[in-house]
Amino acid sequence: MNSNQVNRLTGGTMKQKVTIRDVAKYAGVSPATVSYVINDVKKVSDETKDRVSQAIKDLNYQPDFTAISLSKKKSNMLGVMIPLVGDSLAPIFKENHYYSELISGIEYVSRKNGYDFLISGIGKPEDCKNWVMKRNLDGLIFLNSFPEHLYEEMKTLSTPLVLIDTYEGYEDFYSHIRIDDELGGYLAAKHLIELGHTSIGFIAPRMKGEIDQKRFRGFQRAMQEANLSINEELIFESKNGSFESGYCIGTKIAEINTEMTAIFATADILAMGIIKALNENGKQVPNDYSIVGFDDLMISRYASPSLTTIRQDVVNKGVVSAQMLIDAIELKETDPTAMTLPVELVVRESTARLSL
Amino acid sequence: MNSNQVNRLTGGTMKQKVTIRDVAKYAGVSPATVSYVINDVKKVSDETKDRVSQAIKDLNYQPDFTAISLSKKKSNMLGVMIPLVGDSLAPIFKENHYYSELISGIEYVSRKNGYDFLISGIGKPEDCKNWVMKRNLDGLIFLNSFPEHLYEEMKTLSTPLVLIDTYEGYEDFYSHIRIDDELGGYLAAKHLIELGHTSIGFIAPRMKGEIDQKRFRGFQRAMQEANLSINEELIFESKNGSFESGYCIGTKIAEINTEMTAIFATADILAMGIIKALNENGKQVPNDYSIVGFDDLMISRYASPSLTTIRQDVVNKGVVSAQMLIDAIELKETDPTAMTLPVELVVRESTARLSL
DNA sequence: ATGAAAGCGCTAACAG
DNA sequence: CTGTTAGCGCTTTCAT
Repeated sequence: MNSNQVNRLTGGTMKQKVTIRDVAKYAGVSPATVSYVINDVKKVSDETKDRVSQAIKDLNYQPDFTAISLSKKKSNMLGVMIPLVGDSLAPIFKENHYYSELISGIEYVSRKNGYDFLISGIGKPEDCKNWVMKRNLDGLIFLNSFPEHLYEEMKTLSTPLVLIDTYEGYEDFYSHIRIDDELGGYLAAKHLIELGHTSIGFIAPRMKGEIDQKRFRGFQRAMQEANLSINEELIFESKNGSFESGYCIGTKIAEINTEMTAIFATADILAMGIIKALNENGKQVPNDYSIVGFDDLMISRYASPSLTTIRQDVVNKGVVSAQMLIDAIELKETDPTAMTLPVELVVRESTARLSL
Repeated sequence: MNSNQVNRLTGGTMKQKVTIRDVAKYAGVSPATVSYVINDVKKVSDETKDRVSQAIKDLNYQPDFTAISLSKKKSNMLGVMIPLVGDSLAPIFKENHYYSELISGIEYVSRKNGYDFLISGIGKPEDCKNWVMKRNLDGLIFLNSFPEHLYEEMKTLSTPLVLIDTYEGYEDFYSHIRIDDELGGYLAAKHLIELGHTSIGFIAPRMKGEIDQKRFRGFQRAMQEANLSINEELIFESKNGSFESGYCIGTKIAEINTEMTAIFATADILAMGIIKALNENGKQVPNDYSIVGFDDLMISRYASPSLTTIRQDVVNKGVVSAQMLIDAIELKETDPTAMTLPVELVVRESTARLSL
């Protein structure tokens, strides 16, 4: 027997890889014909097609993606780029669920469409480009914002790109997916206002960044609609979007003792940190302060008090991005498309009517 | 010019891929020689080696992994298998940080060693095998437990495997990584006992599973050492490891009103659910009940009260697993190795000395 | 409708 | 030491 040989390591039989040639031989046709059948090239008679299909089944033939990739210049692989913090993905992955949920959405769509995807933290922009070339990646998803240089660099590649959460002005070149940040800010403020609050704080990690800017604009709009003025002193910029920096802000808030009764923090973890600090300083949520977060992480549901927040569907974001990318690859949709995903207010325990 | 051509889509120039032949021509040698230099085959004179290296730099030559893969039968890609829930990874990814932290560890080691990795949720075991063959994967990491059939199926492949968190009896065939579950159970119970508790509950989602069994055994050991007897009525099996099922158990506990003053739950989210239910029933943690969890998720740090728990270093688990796999691939270490990672007690706010 | 043959980019005997 | 050459498994003209 030629197609089987003893494998000394396992002691069992190790099947030699079934190639297109084996199938061809088995079906009594040429490799080309088998290839035609597999790729639905419609110049094969039904009769031979059936015979080949049967052979494929009988032999459990699995086309080798590597060979296909080499020959077609298409790997059926997507790349997912995530910014490194230091030299690792760990800090950013540990901080919240965001990435794993996104990935699960990407995984789902990829699998359904016969694609695989690679994940890589990227340091230098050239690395990214080289990576795409080395692996023959068919498309790329960028999570988060990267140094501008990278976007420039990628222009020389003809690989489709989908950007997630980027407000860097490359809308005209690449497809992108965002959420309705302005609406989120608006809904948060409106909810607080409806509960009777008039003195509302706004906490964000990057007031200059476009994302927080949009959320702030929504916040403003709601305040204006209610004829409420915004007190500049109630706007805080946290060091970053972490629990710790929320904790800092919370401590500060507990100390300054303004008439503020409500807070909108543009990230759930931030809100959690604030609550923690408030609690430790003898302030109650929602009795002393009503707090709204942003994102709706799982943790927000589990916390005590559970967090009122602006929810975005992160898994869906992954789904949409992957689908958009695959469409671009397969339909050769060269026009970048934009998509804004909805947000919604989720009311839980961290907000309450202002008690007079 | 042959090596440059106008790209109509971008309007820019699109560099033709630089191949080994281009480098060879540029350096005035044969492709084979270039290959030798790249692969450190030590039969090239230093002089030509330098010339080739220079050519590689000048041309920014990036070896095509696809071609290498086809020719060497080695893809430099690892596969990470995660069980599907329903038809998606989402439920399992949303539930906790575990997977993303693990992945960040895997990513780190992979990148450092020039590997990429693919993630896939797997349904049928054959799919897994086919996937490995189609993509020429060099090695596989299995997260969590899969149907037994799969482990059998994989034996016919000669691909190295690393199992994480599996207690299914395939230790002799595959490398695996675990944590010291018994010690974890012991430390949890001991801590509670030292705080003066004698009536301690044990909550686990899968009392029959080996993991919870080990944790229970550690729990028993600590109790015995303290000459405490275990009350069968204080052992609860939760429906699963979710917040919700913890909530159910917590509600039950609040109702039955035993003399129990402390609880060890074998998962943090479970513990969080219990606490939530207890709170809603007017019970205080840690005043009425001291609670210890297991895992030390980020959420446990942020919760109020923050959770005393048994910590395992999940990122490190990913690091170790990937390193183990790559070692197996490169050193052709055929012997399966086992590794047990340490756990440690992290004392926070959910436990307190028993107040008489 | 089918097949022969020339690659895709790299590796690895084998020759020299 | 260096080069020639024959693949790896599949696709894809171009004949037939």
